[in-house]
Order: sequence, then C-alpha cells, then structure tokens
Amino acid sequence: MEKRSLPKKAAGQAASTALGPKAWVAAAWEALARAGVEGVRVEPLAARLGVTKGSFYWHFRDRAALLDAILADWEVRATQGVIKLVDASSEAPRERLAELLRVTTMAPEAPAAEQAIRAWGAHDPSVRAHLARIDARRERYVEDLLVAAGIARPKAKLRARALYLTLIGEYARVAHGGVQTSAATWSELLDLVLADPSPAAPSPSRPRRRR
Amino acid sequence: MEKRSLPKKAAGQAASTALGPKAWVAAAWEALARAGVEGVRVEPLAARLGVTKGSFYWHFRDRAALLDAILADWEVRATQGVIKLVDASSEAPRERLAELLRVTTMAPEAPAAEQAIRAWGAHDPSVRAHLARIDARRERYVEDLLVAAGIARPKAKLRARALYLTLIGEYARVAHGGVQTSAATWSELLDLVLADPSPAAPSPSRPRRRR
DNA sequence: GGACCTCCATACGCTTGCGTATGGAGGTAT
DNA sequence: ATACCTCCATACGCAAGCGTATGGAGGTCC
Repeated sequence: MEKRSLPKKAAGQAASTALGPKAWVAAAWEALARAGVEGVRVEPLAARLGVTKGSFYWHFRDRAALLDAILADWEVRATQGVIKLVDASSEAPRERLAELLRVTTMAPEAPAAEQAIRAWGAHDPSVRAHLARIDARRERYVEDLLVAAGIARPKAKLRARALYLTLIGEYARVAHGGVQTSAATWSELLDLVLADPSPAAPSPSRPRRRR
Repeated sequence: MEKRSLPKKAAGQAASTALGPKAWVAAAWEALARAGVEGVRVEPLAARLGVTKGSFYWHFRDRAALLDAILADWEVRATQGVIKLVDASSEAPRERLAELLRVTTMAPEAPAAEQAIRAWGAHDPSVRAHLARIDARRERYVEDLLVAAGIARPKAKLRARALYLTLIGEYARVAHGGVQTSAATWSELLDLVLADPSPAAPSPSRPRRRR
C-alpha cells in the first residue's frame, strides 16, 4: 500500500476539524526550537494538537518523515525566503548587507531553530548534506554582496566566512540564553567587514611556532 | 558519616579492575560528542565500559549527577586550561592571540564537545548559567588581549565579540561536517581584527606603535 | 440509502532506559 | 578466620515512545 489515494485537496471532514501535515510540521517546529530534535516526539505532539497518534500515522509514514518535512520547510523559508527578501529590498550592495543583517539577527525564532538544526546535524548524516548545501549558498551570497560592494574577491571570501560564522555563533549564543548583540554592534561589524585598510603590510611577519 | 561511609580513597579491589567516576565521565564525554546529551545514557555507557548499571549507581546518585560532573570537567579543561596555557606561551599579546587561535581551532574534540554543550544549554536552564559565565570569561580574555595589543577598549570589545562568535560558529560548522577553516585563514582573520583603519579620527593616538 | 473515502480514536505489543533492591566476589582489617 | 567494606552483577518494576491493527464517525458520490 503506497498512498491509498490522492488527498485531492478538500475532502472528508470540515475544514475546522481538518488537520493537515502542515499543522504537524508547525507543531514540530515549536518542539524542535524548544527541546531539540529529541524533543520532537509523536505522542506529545499529538497531545498538544488535541488528537492522537492515529492522526499522525495517517499523514506521515513515520517519525523520520516528519523530520524530513521539517528540513525541507527550513530550507525554503530560512534561505531562499531571506535571499529573495533581501534582493528585493534595495539595489545598493551595502544596503542589502544591512538589510540581510537586520532580517537575520532580528528574527525571534531563528536562533533556537538554527541551533537545534545544527545540533541535529552533528549526529545525523542526512542533515549534514542539507547543512552543507545551505551554508555554502548563504556564505556565497554574502561573498557576492561584498564583491558587489567593492571588496576584492579573495578578501570578500575571507570576510564572508567571518561574518557568516559570526552570525552562526550569535545564533548559538542567543539560543542558550546569551544577550542578543545589538543592532548598533552589527552595524559596526559591517563597517569593519566593508573597510579596506590593506596597507600592503597587514602582518609584520608572524614567527610561526611549532609544537 | 552519614551515607554509608567515606570512600577513603584507595580501598577495595585492585587498581586494574577499579572503575572510578573518572572513567564514567570520560565515556560520557565520548557519548556527548558523538550523539549529544540525549546520547549520554547509563546503560549503553555501562555496556561500553564492560560493566553494568550496578557500577554506575554506586559512583553516581543518578544520571543528572553524571551530567553535572561533565559540566564541571568542561569548565576546568576548556577554559581555565586554555587560558593558562596561552598565558604561558608568550609575553607578546599578538603571539598570545595567535596561540589562542591555534589551540582552540586545532583541538580535534573541541567542535563536537562545544556544540553538544551549547545545544544542551539551549533547553536546560542549569547549563545556561555555566555557559553564560564561561562565554563572558572567554570573551573578556580576548578583549583584554586585544587591548594589550594596542586596540582601544571599545573597539576591542566589538572585535573580541566578533572573533569569539566566529570561533563558536566554526565549532558549529565543523561539528556538523563542515570543512575546517584553515590556519592561514585564521591568521588573516586575526590581522583583520588587529588592523586599525580608524574611520575618521575618534582616537588618533596610537601609543602602541613601537614596543 | 448504500457504498466509499477521509481522518482520527482505541488498543496492543515491543523496545529502551531509569532507578532500586539485593546478593555476592574479592580484598582489608583485626 | 571472621567480620567488614568496596565494587559490581542480577533481577525487577515502571514509564515513555514507536509503529500497527482495527474500527468508527462523518462527509461525498451515485
């Protein structure tokens, strides 16, 4: 038995009592942000939704299917959505970078969600692939913005990584109760990344010790 | 004498078959790094150590006690130990910063451990306190090193946060399979943080020119 | 108005893991 | 050698969750 039949959109009970896969994914997001992947459990979720497991196993093959749905949903919302939104915000690269920082650092649910997914990916190989793709795409996006803002490509690559890793670090910090870094600080950070000192001699030779 | 009797240090069986709390903590570290806090389970740990739960509940009151022991161990090793080691490495602030980056970015077990603890702290209030203390101490340490290297205090504060958050981000990235940022890149990053472009002239005095 | 379909409730078996109780092997003290 | 102490094995009760089986309530279709 593969799929029984096509859901065909509206059928069965009234829409008021209907409970689609989206409701389960939404509830799963809440649990993921609050308690991590291990906190995404079928029966507690059912209780929270006011139904029983019977509902869940009708919409999903098993728990893994729900987790896959979460990942897919995340990929769309937290990356493609942001990029589209930032691209539409302005034409100037500097403005886009500022908007990018604003959007990513202000989203209230982002830290918990990102941190939960990264922790999840630390011991689930299927999640690692998603993370690798998404991290690469995001970092590349920042890098391209920096290049568009006038930073040379190799330097932009370095700074894009630094800026993106800083954001990831901020997510982790906020996720476990750290005080959120202020918008003003982010703005200063952006200035630092956009600065172009490069006075031909940045490092006066570092004597590299060996162990 | 209230609880049976004092362990009195060495007693009982020979040292070869002895299994102290340290062995449990070590095994717990391995499980924590590999599978997160939820992966630190008593019975699997016992199986891995070749004993049964009976041993565990002799040395620890319950699972929470083991987790507390892990946290205490981490606080000593991953912060105090590193600071002591870096302070002893050199006198020059620049050198100390380079050594700090080398030590923290090269430790092979650090990313998984740090990421696991931060994910843990995201949904365990008792861990949040530890993390807040440790993050504050580390960030302050970097800030002081930057000041000692000639960066003005407010600027040093900003850059210390950025550098530390970048390290946290790197830990997260590596923990879920990302490629490790190269030592050369870290070196360039350090140069960026130590640079002093000084927009306009908030503080044109540069007393650290020659030292 | 009977057949059918969608969505969920109920009940069951099974596994994993926690914590406790109790005994026993082996070393130590007297 | 006897009593004792440390460390661990064995066995038990209990709870949380997963996945399955089965039925049933309510809407739809003809």
